[in-house]
Amino acid sequence: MELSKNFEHQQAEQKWYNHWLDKGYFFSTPDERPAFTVVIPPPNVTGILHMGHCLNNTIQDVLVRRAAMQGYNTCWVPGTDHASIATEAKVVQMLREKNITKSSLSRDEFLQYAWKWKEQYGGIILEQLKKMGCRLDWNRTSFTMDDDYYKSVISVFIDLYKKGHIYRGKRMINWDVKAKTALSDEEVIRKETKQQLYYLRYSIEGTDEKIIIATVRPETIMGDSAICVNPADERYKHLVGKFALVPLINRRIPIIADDYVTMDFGTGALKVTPAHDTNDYQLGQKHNLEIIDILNEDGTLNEAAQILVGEDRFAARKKIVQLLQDGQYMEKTEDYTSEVGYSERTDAVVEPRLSLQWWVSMKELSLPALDAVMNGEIAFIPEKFKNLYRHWMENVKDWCISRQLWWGHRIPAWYDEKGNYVVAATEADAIQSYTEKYKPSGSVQLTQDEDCLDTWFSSWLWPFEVFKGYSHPGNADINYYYPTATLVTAPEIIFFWVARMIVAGKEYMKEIPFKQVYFTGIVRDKQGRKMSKSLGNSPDLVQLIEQYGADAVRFGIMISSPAGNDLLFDESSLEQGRNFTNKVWNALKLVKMWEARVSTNTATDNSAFALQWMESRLSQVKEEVETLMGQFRLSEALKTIYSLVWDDFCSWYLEWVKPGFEQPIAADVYQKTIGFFTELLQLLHPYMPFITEEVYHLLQERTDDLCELQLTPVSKPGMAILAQGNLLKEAISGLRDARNKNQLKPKEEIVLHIQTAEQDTYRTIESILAKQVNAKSIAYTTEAVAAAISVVTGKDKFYIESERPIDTAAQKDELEKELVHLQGFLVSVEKKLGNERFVQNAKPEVIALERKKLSDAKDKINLIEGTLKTL
RNA sequence: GGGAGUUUAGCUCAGUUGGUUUAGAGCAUCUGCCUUACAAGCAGAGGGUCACAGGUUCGACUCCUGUAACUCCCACCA
Repeated sequence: MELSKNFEHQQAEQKWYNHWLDKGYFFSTPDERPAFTVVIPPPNVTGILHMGHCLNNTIQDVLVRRAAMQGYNTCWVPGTDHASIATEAKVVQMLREKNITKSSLSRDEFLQYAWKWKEQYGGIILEQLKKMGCRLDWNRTSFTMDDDYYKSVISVFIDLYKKGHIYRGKRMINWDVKAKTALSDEEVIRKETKQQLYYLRYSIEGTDEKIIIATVRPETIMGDSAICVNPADERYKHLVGKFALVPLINRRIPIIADDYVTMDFGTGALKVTPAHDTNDYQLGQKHNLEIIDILNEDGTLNEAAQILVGEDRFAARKKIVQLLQDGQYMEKTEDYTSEVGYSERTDAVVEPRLSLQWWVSMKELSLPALDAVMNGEIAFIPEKFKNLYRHWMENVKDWCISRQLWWGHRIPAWYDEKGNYVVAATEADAIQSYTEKYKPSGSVQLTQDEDCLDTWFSSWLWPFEVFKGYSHPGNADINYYYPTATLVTAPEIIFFWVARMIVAGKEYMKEIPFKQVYFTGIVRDKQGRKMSKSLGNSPDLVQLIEQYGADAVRFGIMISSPAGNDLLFDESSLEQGRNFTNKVWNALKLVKMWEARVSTNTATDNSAFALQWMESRLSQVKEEVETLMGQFRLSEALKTIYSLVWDDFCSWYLEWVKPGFEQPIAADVYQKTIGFFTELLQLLHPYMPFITEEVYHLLQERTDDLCELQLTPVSKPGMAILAQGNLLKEAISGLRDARNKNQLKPKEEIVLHIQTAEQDTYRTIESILAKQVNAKSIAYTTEAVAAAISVVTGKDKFYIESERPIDTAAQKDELEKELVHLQGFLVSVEKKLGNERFVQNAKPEVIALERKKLSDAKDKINLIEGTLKTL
């Protein structure tokens, strides 16, 4: 069969993914093997594959594929998150394009559109994961709004309510005026924003005096309930207890004193607006101030403002500034930069707003989850995130779980027209508990809460609810697959999601949800900016996969992703990946060329050495990879395998055993080469599944598949063979370098003289050495040889005899440089050994080592000096 | 303002409990090669006072203190 010039990834990817699916390798059911379970961090149902997913899912796939090769029953559960705000925004936008407004639709009509949209576009990201080669169990695809899942979310809400962990409360919340919904603190992004600081004069009642306050939000003065100064502030002491008048509307507000106010900021006097600022609200609570809410939910001013009613808050700001100037209330303005909160979803400036919301009180629930991480029951990789987690969990705040949205899990609270309510899953249940609780006389009419639950209130159940661990407790799947093995996720959602999953796992399964959390880095672009949709700096993954191949993309992202460190994404690493697939492909082509030339002979001594050496290197690397994998150093492990394949196998081993042109190859060499190649493919397979599977099948007729092949146990590498191999490699490199520097063309043959006391060391490798440096013969000697070119490695010296006269000037220069270097080194070692305190304190093996360095350096200096004399 | 992290070759990073030569790898660069698997390749080479300043030690990239720069998280300065 004729093999193509390069690896053609497109057809191989499709062929093998379908083959794996047909064979059912990815589908898992409980059996007697140990389970290795991973749940995917569910991407937004609106999502398309970006770099973060690519990194995250490649890592999971590497772990899962390796576990499968180690004999685990692996189960990697795919799925999507309903992402209430993001999806609802998408659907609203889609409707707007059809000239339909959300407000013109009933809730049910809107949800019909939303579900239709979800069916149509919601699966895109899952299809993209298939393109990447992910070993996901597609029989278990889950969605956070599946029937059972939905019921579990509602039931968890009711349960927490009954246990007293959920309450309804008026609180200052972050309000998104565009989406008209509450946001959690985590959904608010603070950005440095240039603003104006306005200094306003308030008259003091009954005097001619004025008090000047500074504010960035003059449009909220109509909501002022007080002016506050520091009690220690001499400037204002006489005013405390008096009243000021709000400009333009002349409302009478008290002047109060509180430590909260800093004397040296602004004027030291603060306007207190409890309805529109978190701190002012707390101050208001403390001093019993009136709460005057002057804003509508869309950010326009309402009747309570008295003036500028109906104007948007920012338009109102401009207009009121004019009015204040006209009325001589404006003292001055200053440029001022401060952090302003923006909605993560809509980018609207977040409005602090007093609102009635549902809350989970987290303090008590969090304790077992805090413990689980601190006592090591759950390991964080890298460990530095433990501190972050502890800090957060020890200061955990209550969780606002209601969202003013329709797409999501509707809050199971039912109200009568007076606002009395009960919590129940269905209307019938609600009527029953309402009747028990309130004993109404007539018929009961209840309406359900309009709001939905925060998306994270469903995703925190993910690790067990994908196995229906809550809806069908004790079922075979949950018993077998839970707790899961490793969660792979981005550090930015440690609080949103990771912490809460641990809380839910502890509360409902009485067990941790996962044994390890592996935090990936954040993917950044070449300029160091985080890759994000809004910056538009994330490349199109599907296009990259088409261009470079899935294996190359996986390689490129894995080679540059140390655990927990951010990674700068650069397309050149994908190129490196593609070049690597090509290298593997060409190694295959070489070995295939030998297929027809296998002889019945056995290996010569020299090939026998190559076989032993390769076997030892392979064992050594297998050991290393096992260690690195155990420490989650996936990037390091890949580098190690890469170098084993490229350098050791291709550059050294294959060249050593390669027969001459159209010469036969010994049967055992051929067979062992195929064996080595197969083991390399196995090591590489978790990272690059497609090409390895393809090459595995092309290498030999096979009835099984690589992805199911079990790893063979690691054997001890032969250290003596490895040392001899190093000697050989050093000699080859040194001699090639010498040839290069003396302008010997590759085709010019040489005669090689080896000056050594241990000829036997070279007997088993001499023909390899001769071939690699193009020597027509090798002679041994114990005496110096008169030759123009010589090379020193270790204790031995090599002389190159060439037919062509050699100019020795350059060589002489170089040797002299090396001599100076060596002599400098010698002095430093002698100094060290001459230091009494070193000899007294250092460990004996360290001293022995230094002595060896000393004698080695001396030997080498002698050899070089000898050479220099002959030149 | 509080906390965490980073700083090693032009770029991206290794460097495990301080002592395997005077610090490693990949990419990029340079030189020579279209050598019968691979120019997406082969054979070589050059390149770093380990951010800076002190300290501990016989010995520091590694441990301690301080400084600077960058990054992230948290926080109520209008």
